[in-house]
Amino acid sequence: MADEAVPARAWRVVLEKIETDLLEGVLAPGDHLPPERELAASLGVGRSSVREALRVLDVLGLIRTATGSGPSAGAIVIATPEGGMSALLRLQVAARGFPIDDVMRTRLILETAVADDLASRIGAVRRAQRGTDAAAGPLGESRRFLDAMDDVALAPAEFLALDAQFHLALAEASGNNVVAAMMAGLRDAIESYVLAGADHIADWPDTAARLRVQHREIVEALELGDPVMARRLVSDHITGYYAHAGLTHDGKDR
Amino acid sequence: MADEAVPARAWRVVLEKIETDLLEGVLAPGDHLPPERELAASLGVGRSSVREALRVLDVLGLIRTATGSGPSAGAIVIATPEGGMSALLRLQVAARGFPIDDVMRTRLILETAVADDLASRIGAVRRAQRGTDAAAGPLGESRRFLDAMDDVALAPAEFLALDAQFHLALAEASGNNVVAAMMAGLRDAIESYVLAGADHIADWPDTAARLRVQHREIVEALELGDPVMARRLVSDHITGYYAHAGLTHDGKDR
DNA sequence: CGGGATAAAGTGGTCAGACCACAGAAGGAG
DNA sequence: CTCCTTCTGTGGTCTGACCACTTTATCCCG
Repeated sequence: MADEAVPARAWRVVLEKIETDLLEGVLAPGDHLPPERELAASLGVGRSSVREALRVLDVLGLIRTATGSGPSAGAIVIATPEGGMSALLRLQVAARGFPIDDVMRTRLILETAVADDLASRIGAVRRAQRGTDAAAGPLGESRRFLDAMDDVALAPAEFLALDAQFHLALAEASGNNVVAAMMAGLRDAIESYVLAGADHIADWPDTAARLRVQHREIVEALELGDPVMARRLVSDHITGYYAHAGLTHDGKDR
Repeated sequence: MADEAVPARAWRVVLEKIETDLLEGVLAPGDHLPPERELAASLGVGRSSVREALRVLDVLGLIRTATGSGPSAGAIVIATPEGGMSALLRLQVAARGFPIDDVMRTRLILETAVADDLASRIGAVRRAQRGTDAAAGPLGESRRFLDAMDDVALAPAEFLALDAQFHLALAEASGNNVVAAMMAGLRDAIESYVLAGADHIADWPDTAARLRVQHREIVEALELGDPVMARRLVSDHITGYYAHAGLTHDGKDR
């Protein structure tokens, strides 16, 4: 491939340098990047070009920048993909590159896969060693969100925020960082739509009560190690809510 | 939320302005952004801050910039998420935020979901109206890649490139832009690992032959509208190859 | 000698201005 | 009318400057 037709944009040089350092282990999470001025001098580019590259890494969740002096200042390598995934999905939805329907369908795919995965893993553990404590298991954190959601005084927005955290906790419990980040991003991307959809629900207390029951059922199926049941419950839970909130475009076939 | 504790970074102002314009329909794919200098003046920020924001949008695949004059120059709103998704996943893998194993597991999730989806849809169509032409169906493009892969003279890298295009074509045929972009990004993120894994395969011709057969079987199951079979074949296809190429970390449980 | 106020240093954040490269548009020469 | 030259608008880059912020070093006073 003759990529070298383009005169190698300066900011891309910086980006590739940092990516190379990461791949080679020169840079690792927690490390400091050289100061911008030093980086610019060592690469033979202007500081503004360095800043453009760092800004990209910042938004993508690869580095965190802080002003001042000392160990906590400067650009530090982190690796928190949620922010970047969220920004990417949100902006692509805004720019109509991602139809809102596709976002919801993708969430359904990931969510059912997570349920399947969790149930299978828990089922395997249970078959090997019985009598494990459910609350101390991998779903402990998820249960805490469910307990918080039992408060009937919660406003829809608060309830839905906890709901998102519950589902995200399941993804994290499955141990797949990529899926967890994607689900967090998908949720952020359609947050405004979900909140708007909640306004269309007339019988909110009833709806919330139904969601609470469904959540408990899902966790129960997971604890029982029943992948088929867990997958079906999650699927019904999500599609049911979307339909109820009027978020599903019915006649909008492609 | 009291977000206003931070003095509102200038580049973020630009980013939010453009996101708002996108959401409100002021900007749509194909539109030109105002020139950088004009944007800077209208928002009361420096041009370098505008450029940082535009650089982010560029990498995220939201805009395309071109020098020169005329209708094709300037910053134009596009919405091609593949590039941004690829960059995000690739860099997060490099920064160890995404374990390579999670990337592969996620690919498996999406790929099986795509197969399930496609088979279900095709099955529904076949039951409604029989006698459709297979080659003209939604899998026509995928078949073309399979035909190209029948060339036994292909080098592993070429074969794998076509393989990636085949799988991507399936995702696109399923009509889910989000999943298609994610699969493209996942593939790009682990491209170097996949290529390295191909070197570990001693009996490449045999492996390639097996992959060809599996691909045909998958397409056949899709055309028959058999979701269960399609899902199983895809799953076996992917996990089998990863295991054969030595890409699976076996003892690396979390 | 100790402690608190003060100065210094290091770093990212931002702006302004300048210049270049490039691609199309405008205008003139034939 | 055509072709060539020039102009104009745009992104790409660099330089230098200044500000804001945080840590660290210094110094003065009790």
